[in-house]
Amino acid sequence: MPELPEVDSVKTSLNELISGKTIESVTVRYAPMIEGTPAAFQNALRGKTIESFSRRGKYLLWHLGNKTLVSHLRMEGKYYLKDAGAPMDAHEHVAFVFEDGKALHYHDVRKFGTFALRDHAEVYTTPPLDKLGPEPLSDAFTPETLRTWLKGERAIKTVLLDQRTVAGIGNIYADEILFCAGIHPKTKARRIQDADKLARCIKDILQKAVHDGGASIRSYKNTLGVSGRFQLHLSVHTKEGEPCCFCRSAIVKTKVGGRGTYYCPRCQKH
DNA sequence: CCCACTGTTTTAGG
DNA sequence: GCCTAAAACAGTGG
Repeated sequence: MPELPEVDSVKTSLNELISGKTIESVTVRYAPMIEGTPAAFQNALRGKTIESFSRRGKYLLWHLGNKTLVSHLRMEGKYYLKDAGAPMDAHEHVAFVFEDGKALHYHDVRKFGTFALRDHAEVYTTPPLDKLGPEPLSDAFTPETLRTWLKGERAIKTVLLDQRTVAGIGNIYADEILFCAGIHPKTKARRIQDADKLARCIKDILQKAVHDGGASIRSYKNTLGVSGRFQLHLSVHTKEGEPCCFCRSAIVKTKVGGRGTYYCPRCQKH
């Protein structure tokens, strides 16, 4: 459940349920997910108290005083609140056990997720967060900052998926944003005229999705049993063959930058 | 069974 | 610099 609105929902749930807990121990069953050695990871986390969780782009940050744990859920990462001592399910690869008898299990069928521990002082100036573009829902993101990327021959969808342009847009929201803006996903970046409108659609779509708690498509429930509702408001993504809500044309599925891409052939022009 | 596809990111090669 | 394909991995659907 990786894009900005979904990670934001995870962050909110974890702040309500996990903040303030102290880590007693960490179990690592699949080491490649962890940057560095599991032993160093476990030793550094033991005894740390979780101040809060935050989000940067699609990354979830655990604030642990002088250390920050940077977690990326990639395609299918999820967190589940369990009791300490609960067995780890087949697809749970890391378990954080707390002193109060609870535990947080990281579940990831495809094992693509990553964990990296950083000194808090360096978390934003070292990989993976150092090259991220502005937060789309903050004042740091403006039509002017967007305009600096509206150059060259790249497809506009590719530009939106580039995390340096703006942080947090993934495949679902790129499609929805371009529908909102009336822009064909294959339009060359340098041909985009109305940066104001595109920037506004980025903010509008993401804001509404955050408000809805993200989208749950092809996955049952979000982390900690919280379900998103934004999938009910999708206009084009996963809607191949269905009539456009605006003009009734059949939604088309194509491929842009190797990613499945949905658009309305009538409402979205080059 | 085989192939394509899946909410990501990074890397290699042309 | 840009594009594609592939890689990490597992499950699903045609």
